Amino acid sequence: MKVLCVAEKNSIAKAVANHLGGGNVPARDVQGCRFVKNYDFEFNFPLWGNCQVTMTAVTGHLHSNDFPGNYRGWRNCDPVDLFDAPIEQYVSDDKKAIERNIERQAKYASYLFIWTDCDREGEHIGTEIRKAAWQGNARLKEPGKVVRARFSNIERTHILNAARNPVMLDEAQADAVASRIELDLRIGASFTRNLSLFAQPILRERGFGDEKQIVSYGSCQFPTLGFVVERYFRVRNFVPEDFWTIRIMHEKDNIRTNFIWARRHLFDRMSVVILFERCLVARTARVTKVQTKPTSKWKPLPLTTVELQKCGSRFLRLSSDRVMQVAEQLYQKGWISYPRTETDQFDKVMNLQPLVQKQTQGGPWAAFAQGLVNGGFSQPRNGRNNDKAHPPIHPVNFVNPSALTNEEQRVHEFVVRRFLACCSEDAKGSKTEVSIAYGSEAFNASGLMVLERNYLDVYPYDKWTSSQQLPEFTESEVFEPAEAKIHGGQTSPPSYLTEPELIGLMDANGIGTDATMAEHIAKIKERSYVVARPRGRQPRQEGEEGSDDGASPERASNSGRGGRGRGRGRGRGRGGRGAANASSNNNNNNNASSSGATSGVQEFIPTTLGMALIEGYDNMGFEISLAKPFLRKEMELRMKAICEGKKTKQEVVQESIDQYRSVYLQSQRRLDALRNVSCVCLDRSSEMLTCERPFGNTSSLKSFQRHDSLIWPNNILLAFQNCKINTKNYCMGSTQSRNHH
DNA sequence: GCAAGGTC
Repeated sequence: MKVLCVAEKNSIAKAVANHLGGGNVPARDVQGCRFVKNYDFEFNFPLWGNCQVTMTAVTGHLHSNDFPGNYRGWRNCDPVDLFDAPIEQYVSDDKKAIERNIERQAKYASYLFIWTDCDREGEHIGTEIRKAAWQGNARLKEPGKVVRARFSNIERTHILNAARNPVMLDEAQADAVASRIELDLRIGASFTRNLSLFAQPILRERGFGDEKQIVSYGSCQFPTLGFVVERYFRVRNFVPEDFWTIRIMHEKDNIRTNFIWARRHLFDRMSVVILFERCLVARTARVTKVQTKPTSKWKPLPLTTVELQKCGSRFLRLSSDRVMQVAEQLYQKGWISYPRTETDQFDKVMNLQPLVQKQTQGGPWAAFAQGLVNGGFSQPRNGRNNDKAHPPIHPVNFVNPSALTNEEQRVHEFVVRRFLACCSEDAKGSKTEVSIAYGSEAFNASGLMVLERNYLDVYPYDKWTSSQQLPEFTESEVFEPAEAKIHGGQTSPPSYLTEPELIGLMDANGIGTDATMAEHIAKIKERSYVVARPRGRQPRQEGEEGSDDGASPERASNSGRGGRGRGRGRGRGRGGRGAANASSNNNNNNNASSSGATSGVQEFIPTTLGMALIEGYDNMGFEISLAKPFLRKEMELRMKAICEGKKTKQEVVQESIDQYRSVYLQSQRRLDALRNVSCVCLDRSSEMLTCERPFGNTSSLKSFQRHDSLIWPNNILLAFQNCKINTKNYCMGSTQSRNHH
């Protein structure tokens, strides 16, 4: 009896073949494909007995989808026709050899055993493999002849178990993917052609963009752009707000201690003055609490793709798509595990110690790794995510860094250090808190002493350092503060969206997958919807705060580029996907100096084109807004409904197509109106643009009255006549500051 | 020349 096994990629085929074949199974080249090999061995399946097995693979999806030839020319049809045009499924030329290989190997097979990843896309790829096998051997169409393996890692026992317990392909999941493919194609192609053919010329007439510029719409790239634009307007429309705080300083044992007001700050000066006077009247402060307790800074979670990309931007100064390219190379060369994973848990049965052992051979982390081998090892923490297909990213072999390119070295070093950090103990410290009552008010001071650095020694990307020691205070001690004063400050705007923040937002809102998020970001750059620049230059706000001294100012007021000091360190522990906020790190402790190496991080500014696209669609008043992330979520919910058997593929596709076609037709009507729009472009040579009456419609200037001068990123001002910028939507600054209470 | 999803 012969069994044909087919995996989603060669690395899985190889690993499975070696497990089932009991050792090093030789690889046979397949003519015409570089990345696919065939592996022959014998295996005893419980149901089928001892079988001749051929194990091979595809390279992701086998099929492509496109419209027939007469619809391919952009001017051959009205783009609206693409909502119901036929769609052809075919195997592209570069995959023909893979298809032929499956047909040929299936010829004498009694069973087809599919080993694609256990996710929705994997289920669909399974049906593509099945089709190829059926072309080669129609007997495989008989019931029970096609099965698939359920597996979530490539540990030997797990794989053996999967081989002995095959299940059926999940047709519903495959259908969900089929509808995703169809909708993305129809909606993407129709809107992209519409924008490029009809909107772009209007822009070009007014001097924006060149003839060949594609203006694209995609269900992922548009919300990605939307995040950048939303933040841009939040920064632009930010109105600084005055606040006041009370600062207490006391000097004891020659140590100056600054106490922070328990109320942080208030936005009403009179109230602060009254409270301050009560303090002065009381004259003395009394120590109400002195507490020293152990604290720790948790080691990082096992590395996912999203986290790798965020850290790449933050610590390695590499853009997310570059990090992925480099990680892919490291994976290809066999130094690190598969780089596209959502999993932040190591399977309990996975033996990590040998992997640590390998890192003792060299590199600046060798001694640390040796320490782990000698008893310092600690089982990694478990995150909340498990894609059931891949383990967290980790080094699988030792490589001498000098054998790598510079970029490879940086990414590889990060992966190794992260892994070793995961296998270490948390950092331990001792935290002292002193509280005082002064008049009616409470004030706090705290000090940190780091006792055991542990994982921090191998993971320089986290910072946790001792603060100055507090002098000895005792409970009920009474003293007269050396200094008490009111300090005024102003809230400052948030910064433009950085790449790690954008990735966090995409992740939280389900925009793209671990493998594609970086591509979507790269795409909106390529399409000139946004520009990326190193963070640092901050828009000037009128009357930005001038701190009167350097002593521990409020975070909300001290930074030209942060302004969200207290929002940091919320941690990865978001309640599943769906939170609209990006988290920045996963530490349980945010009172010490936070990660500092952010100077090289990129931030994104929308171009005029990017803003016009988002604002244009946002302001058309449709029941669905193409730029908002929940549209993608809705598609996700519909796919889920297919998976659960609540809806059919046809229902979902029809429903969505009708919805999008309606939006398409409405926007087409608006586009016609756009041709008559007045549009003013001032001083294209300088970055500074004075907006006098550029919108043709003065009411649309409302939200900009505070800032008569706007800096436009690419010297262009474009305005849609009907494009109102809604202050309510974007002026978030003051609300945010008040959240500090 | 369009999308997003796999993978190399």
